[in-house]
Amino acid sequence: MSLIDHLNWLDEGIAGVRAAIPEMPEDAALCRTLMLLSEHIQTEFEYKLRPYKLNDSEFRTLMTLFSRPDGISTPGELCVFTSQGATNMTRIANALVKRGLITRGPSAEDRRRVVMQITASGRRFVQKMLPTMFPRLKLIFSGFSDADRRNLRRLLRKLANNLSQLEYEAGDPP
Amino acid sequence: MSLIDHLNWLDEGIAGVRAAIPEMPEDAALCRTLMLLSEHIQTEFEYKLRPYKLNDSEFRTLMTLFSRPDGISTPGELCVFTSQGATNMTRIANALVKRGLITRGPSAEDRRRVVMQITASGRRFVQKMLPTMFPRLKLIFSGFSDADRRNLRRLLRKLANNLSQLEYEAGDPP
DNA sequence: GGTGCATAGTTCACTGATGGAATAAATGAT
DNA sequence: ATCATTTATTCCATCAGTGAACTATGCACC
Repeated sequence: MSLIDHLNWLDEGIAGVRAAIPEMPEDAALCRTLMLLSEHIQTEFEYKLRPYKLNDSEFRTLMTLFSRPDGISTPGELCVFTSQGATNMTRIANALVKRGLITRGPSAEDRRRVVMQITASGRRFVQKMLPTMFPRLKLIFSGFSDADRRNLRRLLRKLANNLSQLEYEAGDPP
Repeated sequence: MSLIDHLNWLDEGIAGVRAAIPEMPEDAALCRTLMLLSEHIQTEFEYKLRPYKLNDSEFRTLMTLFSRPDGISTPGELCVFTSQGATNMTRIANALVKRGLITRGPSAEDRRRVVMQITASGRRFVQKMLPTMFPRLKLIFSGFSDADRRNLRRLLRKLANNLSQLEYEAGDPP
C-alpha cells in the first residue's frame, strides 16, 4: 500500500468515525498524516544509516557533537538535545566510544561531569557518511518552492507553539 | 527545554553542520522539525490513551474497526492499515479480545482467514474514550485558519507524494 | 482428483530501544 | 562537618516489533 493510498484511506477512516461521532475534529487526520509522514522519513533515515551501523539516536548524538566547532558536550546536555534518558545516553556514548568516533573523559572543572568530544576520525566519518543522505533528502522536497518551504516551516512552528502551550497547561512529563 | 527552544536549537545545529559541509540541504531542518513534532503528538496521544491501558497500535486497530459500519476486518488487512507485522497483529488482537472490545473467529468463506469484529462493548468504549481527546486536539490546532489547514494538508500530501516516489525508485522494504 | 504452490494466521524465541530505581562520586550550601 | 543536590553509571525490567518455522486452508494445473 502506497503512502498516498494510505493517506486516502486514513481520510476515509476519519470520515467513518465522524459518522458515528460527529464532534470528532477533522484535525485528527492532519495529526495522523503528520505522524505517518514522520514514520516514513524516519524509516528513510534509518535506511541510510543502517550500512553505517548507526541508529538514529546515535546519529543525532554524533551530529550534535559534529555541529559544534569544539565538538564537545556532556551526557546531560546531550540528553536534553536528543530527547534521550540518561541511561540511554550512557549506552549511546559507550557505542560511539567503542567505535572511536568520540572520546569520553572526566571534566576538569566539575569532576562529576563527563566530557564527550568527537574525534578526528568521527569528523571524517560524518564528512563521508552525511553526503550520502543528500540525494534522497533533496528528492523528498523536490517540487517545493521557496514559498512552500517557508509556509511549511511557518505552519509547523505554529503547531509547535500550540504543543508547547499544551504541555505547560497540563504539566505533562515530556 | 521547550519544543520551540528545541526547534531553534535544531536550526542552529544544522547551521553548524553547514559550516563544515555547505552542501547539506537546509531541508534537513524541516525533516527534523516534522519528526520532532510527530514525536510530541505521539506522546500526547499516548498520554491520553494511558488511562485506558491502550497503546497506539491497539488504538489504531480498534479505531479502524470502529470506523467501519459493520465493524469487521481481518488481521491481514489491519496489518496493512496499521503498518504492523502479522506477529504484532496477533498480539494486538489477543489483547483486544481479552478485554472484550473485539471478537475473533474463523471466516465462513475462506477458512484460512480470521474475522475480527468490534463488539458493542468496544463501540461503547470508543464512544466514551475518544471524546476525551478532543479538547487537547483542538488546542493543538488553535489559531489555524481554514486556509492554514488546507495549506498544511497540501504540503504534507506533496511530501507524501515525493516519499512514495522515493520508495518506488529505490525498492525499499516498507 | 491428486500434487504442488500460495496465502493467512499463529507460535516461539529473539532483538533493540527505552525506562526506573538504586548507587557512586563530586559539589555546594549552611 | 554534614546534608542535600547534581551527574553519570549500573542493573534490571519492559515493551513493541521481527524473523523463521509451522499449521491449515485454498487454488491451479495437469
